[in-house]
Amino acid sequence: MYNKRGDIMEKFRFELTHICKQTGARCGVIHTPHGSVETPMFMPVGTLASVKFVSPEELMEIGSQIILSNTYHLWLRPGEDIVAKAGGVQKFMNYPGPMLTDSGGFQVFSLADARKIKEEGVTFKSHLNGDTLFLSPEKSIQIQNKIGADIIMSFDECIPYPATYDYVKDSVERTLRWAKRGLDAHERKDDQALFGIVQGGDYEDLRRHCAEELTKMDFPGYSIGGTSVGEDKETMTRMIQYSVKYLPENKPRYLMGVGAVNDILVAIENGIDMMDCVLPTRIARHGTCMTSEGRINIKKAIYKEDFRPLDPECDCVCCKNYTRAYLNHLHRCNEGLGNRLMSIHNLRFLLRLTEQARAAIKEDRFGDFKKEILEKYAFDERGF
RNA sequence: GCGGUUGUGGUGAAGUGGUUAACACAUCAGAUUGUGGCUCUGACAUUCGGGGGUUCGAUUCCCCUCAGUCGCC
Repeated sequence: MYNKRGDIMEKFRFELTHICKQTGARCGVIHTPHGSVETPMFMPVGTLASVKFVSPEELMEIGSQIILSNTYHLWLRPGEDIVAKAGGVQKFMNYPGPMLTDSGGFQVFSLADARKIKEEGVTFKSHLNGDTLFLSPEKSIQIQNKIGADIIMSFDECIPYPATYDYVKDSVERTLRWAKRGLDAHERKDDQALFGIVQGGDYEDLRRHCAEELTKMDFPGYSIGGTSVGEDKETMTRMIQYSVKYLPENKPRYLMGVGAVNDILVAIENGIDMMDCVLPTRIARHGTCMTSEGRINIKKAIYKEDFRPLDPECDCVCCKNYTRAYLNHLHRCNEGLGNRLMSIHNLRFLLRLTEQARAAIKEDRFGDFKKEILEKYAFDERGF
């Protein structure tokens, strides 16, 4: 999967290889200048050019095919020029595989203070030092051009949920104008695939409108945004369906920010090809793991003398070599090794889930597979 | 032996003569979905070393006692 023999420098290309006859789930391959990626897949998040606690070497060991980084954060630190001088984000962090950068749109709306949205862009205060900053569709693309990921995102407004129809309508129109402006400003179309982002809240006509207008602009791929922002599962499913329904079949679909087991399965079932989420690494740092026995909070007292592996069915370095008692101890002592081992495990868990999903799709039995997983793992309503 | 000083939940440590005795850490439980790593939210001392007294009322005042600690002989 990884181009260990050197950069292939293949242009971005999506190859749809199979559609599950039982469901709408699809299998494919995304070719990028830094290697190929089998879909559907899950992408670990490395916001600051680092998947927290996990090295690129470890990521490759657990079958991670592509990782994310973030425009907003790299823009602030160390700055896109330094990343460019390093030879791009992959060289900077010694990650040889494909990468994707988010546009910074989400951060502007999730953590910046005192923001003002205007047609031109967004003015807001830096979360680091309070500096007044301005990010526009053009600026975001320019930064992403310098960071150099294989797949980049257009600058959008991540609409909160719930939002009124009128608000969402105006926001979608602006996001569409921003998408066009980003496309026009994009200077590396030959080696960076720019995705448009479908917004529209849970209103089908707005999702449809957004998807159709983006499709007219002919992006190499499409993202679905505005999900996993507090809506219930049924609403999220509808948002996905309202978007996928109006997107072209021959382009990859990236559902942004989704990483709970149930959600991943629902997404794949509905024709999603790519997903990313901080959930596996964040909950790992906070002591929670997804296992074949369901969710485990390693901090709990009952694991103090539990000398079994975290997940007896897992093939990761954590589960093959360490006990729950030791992980419990590491977490109590705030030792980084615990965060590292559990992050590796949670990522491996989701990566293996998508590996199995791909196999099931190829066998036209994704519906059965989804049912089996949900019955076996007994995840609760949160989905992990 | 004499004199001083201290004694508050697992630990450190506030506090006041008067309804539910701060706070921190630890402990226990919960959260976590396009990441501000080491986060957030709950729970947790019927009780202030022990005994007696003063007072309408004492963890807070007095006496005795026990324990730690410092100094002197």
